[in-house]
Amino acid sequence: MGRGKIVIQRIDNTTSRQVTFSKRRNGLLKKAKELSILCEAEVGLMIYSSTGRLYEFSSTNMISIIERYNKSKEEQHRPLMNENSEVKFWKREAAGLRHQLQNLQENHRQLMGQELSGLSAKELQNLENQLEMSLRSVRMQKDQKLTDEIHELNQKGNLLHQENMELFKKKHRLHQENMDLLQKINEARDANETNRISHSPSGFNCEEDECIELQLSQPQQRNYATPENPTTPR
Amino acid sequence: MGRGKIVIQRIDNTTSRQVTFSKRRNGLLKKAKELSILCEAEVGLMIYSSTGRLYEFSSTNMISIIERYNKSKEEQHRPLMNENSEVKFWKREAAGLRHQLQNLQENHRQLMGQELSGLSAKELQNLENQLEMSLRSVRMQKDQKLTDEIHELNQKGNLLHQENMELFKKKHRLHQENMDLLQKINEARDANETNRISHSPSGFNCEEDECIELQLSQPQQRNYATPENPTTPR
DNA sequence: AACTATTGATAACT
DNA sequence: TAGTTATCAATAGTT
Repeated sequence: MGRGKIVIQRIDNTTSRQVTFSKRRNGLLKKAKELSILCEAEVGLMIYSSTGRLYEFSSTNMISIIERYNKSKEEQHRPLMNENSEVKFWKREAAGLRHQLQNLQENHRQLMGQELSGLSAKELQNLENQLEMSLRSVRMQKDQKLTDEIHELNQKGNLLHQENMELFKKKHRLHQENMDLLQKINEARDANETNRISHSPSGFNCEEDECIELQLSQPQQRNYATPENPTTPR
Repeated sequence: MGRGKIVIQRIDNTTSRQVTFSKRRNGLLKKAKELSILCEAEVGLMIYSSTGRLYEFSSTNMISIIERYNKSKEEQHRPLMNENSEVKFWKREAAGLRHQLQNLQENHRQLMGQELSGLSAKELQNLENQLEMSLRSVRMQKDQKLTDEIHELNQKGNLLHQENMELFKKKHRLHQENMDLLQKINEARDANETNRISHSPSGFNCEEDECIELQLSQPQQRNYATPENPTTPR
């Protein structure tokens, strides 16, 4: 029920998973409430987000619903050895989890290229295809990441360049002012004492400094524009 | 969402309340499941009908969800049953296994090329290297497997060929014997009745059969040796 | 139990 | 993050 159909499986994209969680959680809480009101049902709903936050609804009070639940289960378990039934339950739980874990570990090792000797040629082919797909995804993601980083660096570079340009202009202006000042001083001196020819006696010389600045920030326009993304977006 | 709008309040008519309960209960359970799958949420839902029947959904298992709930509420809710140390042990065991499982699942998804957005460029590079290594292993293993299979088939082929050769020789020998026999019979006949000329009256002719056998197994040496592996190992 | 007209939920987009 | 809208899914009333 949306712009498009979706398959019910984990949403990979983190952002859209969180958005969907927020929306559907509210929908579920609303419907739980409606059911309890419309049909006089006792409803308890607990939702833990993947980040561990709890959202809950209970038509009466959660604890009493949980107690009712425990009582129902207790009655169900009564035929079994009551004392050991919980131990049994958790043993089964642990065994199931261990089984899942082992399956996943085997799968994982195969994805790591280990323990392949038990596989048929066809299974190996499937594994190869999967790894190629993974590799494509990872490379695209990496390229995207690097492109983003380059883009960011370029932006910083542009900013620094502009700042340098500004500083260069200011220095240039100051230099000009100094030169003008020197010239005026010299003219004044020349006018007062025609016999003295010495030029710029008590160093107002800032040429050297200017040269360094020129090297640091060359005034011609440099192109810091971000290059087009070489990989098509996924 | 129906033929008409309804207000959310207790449905007075018993029948339609029960019908609505049945429909909406299923809808709610379905949506709870979808939320847990889509968003990796831990969801526990308990519904008691007005007649006291329990309907429930839990993404993992209700008891552990209830325990998580109790813990997060930090209320000392009455323990489910006698909380002895063995139960505690198995609970911890299950919790630890579930934790391991989740870690491995995350890792696994990355190896499958999913859920990559959280990784840095360096981590992506490591992942890429790992996948490349895996791919090399898998391809080598696959090539080995295919080579082995080809080798095995060749051996079988050679065996069959040899068997055919033997059969051919035997048939050939038998054919010769038949021909010799025929000749002797004819000679004997000729000696007894010189006026009769008819040749091989009651068909000892096995030429046709021999021809087929010749086509099936040509006697010249065929090369069934294993060809060199055409793809260089990666 | 089915059916279907409608409403409600929500996926994709802004 | 919040709001909008086109679409799909749930379901109210009916058969």
